[in-house]
Amino acid sequence: MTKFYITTPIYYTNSHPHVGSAYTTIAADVLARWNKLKGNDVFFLTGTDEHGQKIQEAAEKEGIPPKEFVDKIAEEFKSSFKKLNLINNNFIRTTNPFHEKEVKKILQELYDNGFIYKGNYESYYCVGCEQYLTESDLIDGKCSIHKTVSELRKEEAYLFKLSKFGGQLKKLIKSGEYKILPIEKRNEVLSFLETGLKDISISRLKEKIYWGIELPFDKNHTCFVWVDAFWNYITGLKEKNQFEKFWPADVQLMSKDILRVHATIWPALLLATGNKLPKTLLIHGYFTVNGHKMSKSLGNAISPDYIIKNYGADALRYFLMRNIPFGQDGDFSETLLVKRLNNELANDLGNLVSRVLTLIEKNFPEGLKKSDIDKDLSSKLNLEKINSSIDNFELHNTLNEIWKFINECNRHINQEKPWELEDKEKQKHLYSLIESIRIISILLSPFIPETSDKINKQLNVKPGNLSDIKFGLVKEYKVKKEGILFKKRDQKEEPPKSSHFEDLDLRVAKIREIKDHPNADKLYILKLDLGKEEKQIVSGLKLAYKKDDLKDKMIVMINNLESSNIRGVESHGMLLAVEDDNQKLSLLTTNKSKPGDKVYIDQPNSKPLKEIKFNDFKKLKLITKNNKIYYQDKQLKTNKEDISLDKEMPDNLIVE
RNA sequence: GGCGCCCUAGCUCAGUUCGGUAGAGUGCUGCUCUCAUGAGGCAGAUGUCCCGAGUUCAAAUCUCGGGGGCGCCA
Repeated sequence: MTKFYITTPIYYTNSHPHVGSAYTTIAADVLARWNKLKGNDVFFLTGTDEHGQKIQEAAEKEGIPPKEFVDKIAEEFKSSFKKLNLINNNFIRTTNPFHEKEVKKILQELYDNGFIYKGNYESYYCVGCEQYLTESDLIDGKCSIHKTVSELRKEEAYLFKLSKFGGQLKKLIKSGEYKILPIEKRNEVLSFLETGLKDISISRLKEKIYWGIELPFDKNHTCFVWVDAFWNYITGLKEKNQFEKFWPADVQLMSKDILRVHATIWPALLLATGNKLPKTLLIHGYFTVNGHKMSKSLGNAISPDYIIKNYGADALRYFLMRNIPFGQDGDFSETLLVKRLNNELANDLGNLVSRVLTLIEKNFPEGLKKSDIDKDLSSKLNLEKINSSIDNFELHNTLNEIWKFINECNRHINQEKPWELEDKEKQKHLYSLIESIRIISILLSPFIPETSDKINKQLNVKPGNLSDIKFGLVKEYKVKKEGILFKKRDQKEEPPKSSHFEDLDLRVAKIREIKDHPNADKLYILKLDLGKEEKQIVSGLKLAYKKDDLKDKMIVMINNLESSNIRGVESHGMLLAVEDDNQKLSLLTTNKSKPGDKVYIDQPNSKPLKEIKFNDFKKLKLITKNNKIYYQDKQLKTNKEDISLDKEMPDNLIVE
């Protein structure tokens, strides 16, 4: 019997479960269940990561001990996962005493073998925050909260000799012994390895971070994430006495933000301790909600419990697996979920089961005996494609292929019209159809297990596995229709889209050419140079600027504004300016930037809308302050400089 | 700046491994069945397969160049 060990990352318990963690875990569950169907011996591990500064602080804020805090959140994850019908064999928590003991053992071993040595931890430190900053806290070397230049500080720490393992890892990845999928992620890791690995700190002073595992060889230090968190993949097995049987992991599933450390530090730790490496790292994309990145500040994090309560676990599982091509970034939207639920689960699948069961109950109340199989129908099931797509982790294509067969069944009924046929023919077609449904139920069981159970129950058959996918297996059907599989929902209106700064595509542009508007006194027609393209816009600058003042000026424009026709002339965008009470006008300008450069606040907007409406832009309210421009206290800039006004203007004017 | 991935219907995506009449779902329009959940089925329309060049009898697919998007690194 082949073994199959699959893991998800362990989720950090400083915040509640959301659809993103559910997505990873559901995908792992589908793969685990599929392997079970194949007859493989499966171990599926998930869990929570519960140590560290952020949790220590979050607990302090609530005025409760960290353990109490993480107990609460870990319970939330467990209960949420239970509602998703996950078949995980263990749920590992890093505050579990067994885990802590194992981590200490491995730390000691690494230390004894010279892989851990005493050195210094060096990083940027913000005096305002009174703490070290991570890369994501830094913007241009400044603390994102205090806007102060942070200083490089050192403190005593223990380091792991990560630098020793770069070459070996490169070889293992190149040879395919250590797979990273999809391919572009593998390339990323390889090119990163090319730049060389540095030793990393694996401890912090206990006086600063007490919420962690104490180093066995130095009580003044606690273990910093790496060894503690990664080792869960091993302690999760060992705790159940399954290490010998299941290690190494066959698939480790994760989102792309934690790929790098998983492809460097983690395997290096394994090599240093003489363990085998996992076979495959499988990377999936980020998750957005209605096109926006999920974040606490936007308040758009979706709780899986909410979706399950309203639509059921299977609808969520189906939607996530069907709607998001694996590996790519995906979007979650309740509207799309309802669409798929109504069209595909209810109409295609639910209705198929319903109509076939009714036909059988009406025509064969005593039971439907085995008959010949209609080859026209059975030949439409493309098992090869279903298998290959799931083996390549293309779960959305797997469902697509299964649905093709579901639709073939529906078509078959229309074509053959069993209700009009003679008994023998009737029996043949209905038997072929019910066998098809039985097989569909097996194929779908990894994806929508509750529904699969319901179907089996109505068909009065036991849950099958892949070897039961043969037409003509059941000798007699005594079916019992019990209600419907999926209830349809009203199409909800998409919640009104609030405007987000990320929707904007702001660019630096150079004014190339200025002409008078033929039909307006106050308007110019401007030709703008955007580096790689040229655009024409209409702008009301005529009373404030002379043509010579504008020529070659570097200004800021909205590149994705919906095009409009202003007094008979097309305008593809709008330049940004402010006006005071006396109708004095000032343009937003730049000096060092180049035409086409992005203008932004925190980070360049990675996914602006294709087109933003003027009214939506107006809601954003960019305001002036000290002759610079701010959006919600964040300064507007390019990668070279801050955006400024070309004339002295008062504060708090709105840009338009 | 270096490297990598991507670009196919209004939208979401298959198809590219190994060249052979451009596909599915959704949306839209029309027709139709009555076993079924206001379900199902059929038909229709929308394409510069990002652009250009090359190889070839033949290119969405292979090669080269360019454009755009994104990611990682610096």
